[in-house]
Amino acid sequence: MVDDRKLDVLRAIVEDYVATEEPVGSKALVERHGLGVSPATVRNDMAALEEEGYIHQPHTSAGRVPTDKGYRLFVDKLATLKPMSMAERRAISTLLDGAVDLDDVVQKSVRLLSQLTRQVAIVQYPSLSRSTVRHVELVALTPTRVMVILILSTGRVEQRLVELDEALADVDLAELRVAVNRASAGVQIAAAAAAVVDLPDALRPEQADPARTIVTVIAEAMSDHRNDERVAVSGTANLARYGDFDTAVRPLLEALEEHVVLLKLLGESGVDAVTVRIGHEGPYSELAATSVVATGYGPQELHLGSLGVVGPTRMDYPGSMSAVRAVARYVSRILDEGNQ
Amino acid sequence: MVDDRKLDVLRAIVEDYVATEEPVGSKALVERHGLGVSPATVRNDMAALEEEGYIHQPHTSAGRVPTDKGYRLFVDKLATLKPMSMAERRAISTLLDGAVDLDDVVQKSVRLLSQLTRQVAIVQYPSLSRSTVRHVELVALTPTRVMVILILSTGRVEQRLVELDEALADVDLAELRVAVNRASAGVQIAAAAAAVVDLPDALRPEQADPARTIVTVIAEAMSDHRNDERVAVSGTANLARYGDFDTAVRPLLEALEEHVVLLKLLGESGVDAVTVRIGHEGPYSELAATSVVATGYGPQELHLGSLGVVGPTRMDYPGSMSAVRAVARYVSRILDEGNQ
DNA sequence: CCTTGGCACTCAGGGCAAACGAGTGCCAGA
DNA sequence: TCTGGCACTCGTTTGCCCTGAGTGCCAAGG
Repeated sequence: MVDDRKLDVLRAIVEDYVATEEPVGSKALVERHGLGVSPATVRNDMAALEEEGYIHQPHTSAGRVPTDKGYRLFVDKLATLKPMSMAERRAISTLLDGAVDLDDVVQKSVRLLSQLTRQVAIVQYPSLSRSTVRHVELVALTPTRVMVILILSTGRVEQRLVELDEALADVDLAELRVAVNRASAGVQIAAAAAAVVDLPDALRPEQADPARTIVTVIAEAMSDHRNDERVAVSGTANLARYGDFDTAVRPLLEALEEHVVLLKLLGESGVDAVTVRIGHEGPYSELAATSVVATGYGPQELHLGSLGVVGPTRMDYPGSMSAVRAVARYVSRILDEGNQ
Repeated sequence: MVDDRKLDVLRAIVEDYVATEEPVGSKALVERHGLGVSPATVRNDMAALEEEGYIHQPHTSAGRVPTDKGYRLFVDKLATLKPMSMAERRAISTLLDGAVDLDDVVQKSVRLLSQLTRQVAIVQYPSLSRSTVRHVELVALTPTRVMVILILSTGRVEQRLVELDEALADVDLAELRVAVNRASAGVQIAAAAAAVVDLPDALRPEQADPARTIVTVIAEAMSDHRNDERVAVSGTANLARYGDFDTAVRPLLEALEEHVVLLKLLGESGVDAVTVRIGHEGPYSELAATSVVATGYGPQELHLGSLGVVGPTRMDYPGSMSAVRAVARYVSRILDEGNQ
């Protein structure tokens, strides 16, 4: 049913179509790939492949185009990841090693990924909720104004300004700082939020009230999941290469504005497992003409976020998959180092 | 030479062309606007306007289209800012008042601006270099690892990790913290960088070396102008409404990827003075088909950054100008409040 | 039973000419 | 100075034919 040569034919069709963007015919196929059989034979196979829904004919006198189902088979059975070239590897490592902070890592990664794949790249910021607390700093700007600074394991820094009803002495603030850090350092953020709220109970009453105000803000900042929705996007200009503006480019441009949509697109695939979603397989019917290649990243199999590329269903899957995997690995490594 | 009725004709041409996206003829003009004269008269005026370079005829049997020079005259002499509607004003204030931090303000503004104008909106992050230092915090994560946290007047927080060759005692770190803050609090960032570097000279030799490492990093962070290049972009999907893909959309999409280009586009117009750059007037020949409407923002006439919209030369200038001005004012007000 | 060469058939796209019509410029008269 | 009339221009649309790529089917050969 899916005999070897037919698979070869399908692979050839996909590769040619991706390269030329035009329906591919039997004759061109045997010429460009050394299939060792005649066009007529290929035609028979094509007829069978079409029967089974893997390819499709735009009109009678045209060549064949892979269907979503065809791409799926291609990706599952036929695609061998192309290894990154030495130059590409070097580019990745030198670029990302030069990143100075978390923002920098994300922005450089997304840029890099879009350049490697010549597609639209998306990188989710490391999710707050999975990270642990590295340090909490309390700074008295004035006696009744305290700045709370939260330093997380991913390198992310959150700050909040707290207005107190009554002044809190410096020594008391220092005491609170020590207590908060003892309770939360190294603890996962949600747990830390819970651990911190009860600390003021152990203090003298006149300290307790302002302290309560402060820890409430700390806990809020720790449970603020706003950051989970942040994503960086790059390579929009690559959309210009699309042929079909209305069905492909416009809906995608609109989707790129909606970060929530993007996150849903990226999905939650595991670290080191590259997921491919082809056309209609995705959750949005308007994006039936686009595919997503994504993966999770994070140190030691801990899923901190996702990254990937989106493009037309007619895209270079093997190349995209390996680029996505390579970038994800580097990002994971860097997050790990900053954390050691 | 530029008699009143001809100006009216020009205004009518611009308005119709903006609305319909098609060359406008004499007959349609007198119908849609109550000009009170016959098409033949309008034709005479059109001939004169064309002679003077304000409008242009794509081909003999077509209507007229404004030239860049025509738009310029329209903006300079004819455009009356349309006031924002009550609903729009309310939308702006409720949205922006709900912003929790600097990032939030910028992101909400850019989004808002693109929705109001249905164009691509650009907001520059408040430039670091013009802000003052609110507080510097030094946190010893381990005896040889210090986290430097810089809190600026705009609400921006910068952090740096410093690795020391030799340990620095907590008391010495505290002393350094006090000295650094005394030297830099309230001072403009560039001056603060200079003021801080010499502080270690006054310390005991065994403190001085690690302290020097630390202040070097502080000074670096203060003189790091990376942030001056940061911009937020929104509304790319509005490009989909453009007719002409190759001349208008593609170059603009490419420009949007290059933040440096965007900043140059926005320019440095004064706070409360809306600048309009039309087509070829801008610095990039590839963007000859796009116009920029921009202005500066910042509290009390202090230019902290720029924001604006970019779109086709055929755009709604009056609407864009008033939206840009309104958003800039709100942003200025909010930055002022956070700083009081 | 699979492969191959031959052959008739289909149909999108390109080239070409004619018809159309929106819009103009100009001119003579009010 | 404005207006109505009129001849003219030229891009666009329409219809047509033709070409050629590509197919499906069939009969013959391994």
